[in-house]
Amino acid sequence: MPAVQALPPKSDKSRLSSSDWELAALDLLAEQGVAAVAVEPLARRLGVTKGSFYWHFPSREALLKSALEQWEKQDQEAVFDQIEAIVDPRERLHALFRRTSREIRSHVIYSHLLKAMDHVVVQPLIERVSTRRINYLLTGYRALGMSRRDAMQRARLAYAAYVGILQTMLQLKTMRMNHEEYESYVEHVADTLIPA
Amino acid sequence: MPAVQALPPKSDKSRLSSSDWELAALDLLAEQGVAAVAVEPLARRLGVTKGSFYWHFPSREALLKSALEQWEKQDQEAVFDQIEAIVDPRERLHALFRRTSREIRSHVIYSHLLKAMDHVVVQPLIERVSTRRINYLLTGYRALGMSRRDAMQRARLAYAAYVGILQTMLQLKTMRMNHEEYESYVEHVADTLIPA
DNA sequence: AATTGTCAATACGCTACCGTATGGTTGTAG
DNA sequence: CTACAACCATACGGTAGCGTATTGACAATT
Repeated sequence: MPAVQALPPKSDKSRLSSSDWELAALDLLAEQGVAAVAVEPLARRLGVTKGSFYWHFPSREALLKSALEQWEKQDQEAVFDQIEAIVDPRERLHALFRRTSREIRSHVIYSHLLKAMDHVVVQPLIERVSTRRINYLLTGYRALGMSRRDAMQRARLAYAAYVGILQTMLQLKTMRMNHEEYESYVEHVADTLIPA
Repeated sequence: MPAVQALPPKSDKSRLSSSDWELAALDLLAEQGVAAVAVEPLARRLGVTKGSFYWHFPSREALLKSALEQWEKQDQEAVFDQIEAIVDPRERLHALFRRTSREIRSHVIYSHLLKAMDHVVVQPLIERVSTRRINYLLTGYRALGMSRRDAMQRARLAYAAYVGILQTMLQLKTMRMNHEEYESYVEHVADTLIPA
């Protein structure tokens, strides 16, 4: 029985906005996954009752949807918009790998979302995000001169490796690495998955 | 010296054994994940009430544990015991990749387990299985003459790619492949992840 | 035929969550 | 100062699951 204790009372506003609920939802999501994003626990954590919640949102699903759209936007900006600038395709791929490997919180959330892919709200989101990312990899590999087929396979492989490392590293003792090891791993992946 | 008693896999029994519950649990698990393995739904599916269940098992967790041990044993036999025989390391790794890519049902279950890694019963199991598999990959790569460090990184990468493709291919439209494409993907992975 | 062991049904109490209905409080604009 | 909108509490009914207690059914054994 995990005693879910409230986080630091961030600000002392006496009233909440829907945005506050969304942020709290993302916090809980990052900590305990999609299933934990429930109305009453959230209300408890925020020090109010669900009477408040249902003023801001019609349902739990609506909250989830808003919160996830929030996340999607932030995530987009955090990684992809930043490396659009890099022109050399090899350098851009490498930057993508590196940069991705550092966006911890966003990927903790992504990892939880991957586990909840069967959920009606999560599924289309993950579908969007994945398609975008794979296509990004695909164009990257094509720009390196790979055939359409090879580029696609390689993009799939790279994306699978990314998803897999997320899922395992965050929870398996076997996969735990210290910072140095992790950096080294990322380099190994880059060397292996970016052709010469 | 006890007489050899053939254990009969009878089908249309009117009464259930604990093994029946375990099999049904694995079925449900394969279809809908760990959370769906619940006592009352299972009982419904088996055409009895939970009064029966609690005669065979003390709790839901106990059932899960037994069922998963069952799966672990079968899975072990299905893949690893079969390729122990192959001596050439490159050939063995390749066989591992191929063979693994065909054990559909077992990996559907594995995929669901990966999503429930936070569960007390699932976590140690996945820990065991993952360690075994990564070590298997590790020795494979070492046998190919890679350094300890490189072999470890490569093993991690291969395992992550495996986990990732499981998670995505089974649920993302973006990742859906037909049989031919899939075979081709597996070959691409083997070519990329098994050094020359 | 009676007894015992094995499996199953029923009924119950408990927890945790969703969503509704209704009325109360509080900040702020007029 | 008042009115109204924004926010929140309380109480309620409903679902779905876990686990317990008790009794029933039936087959095998004695």
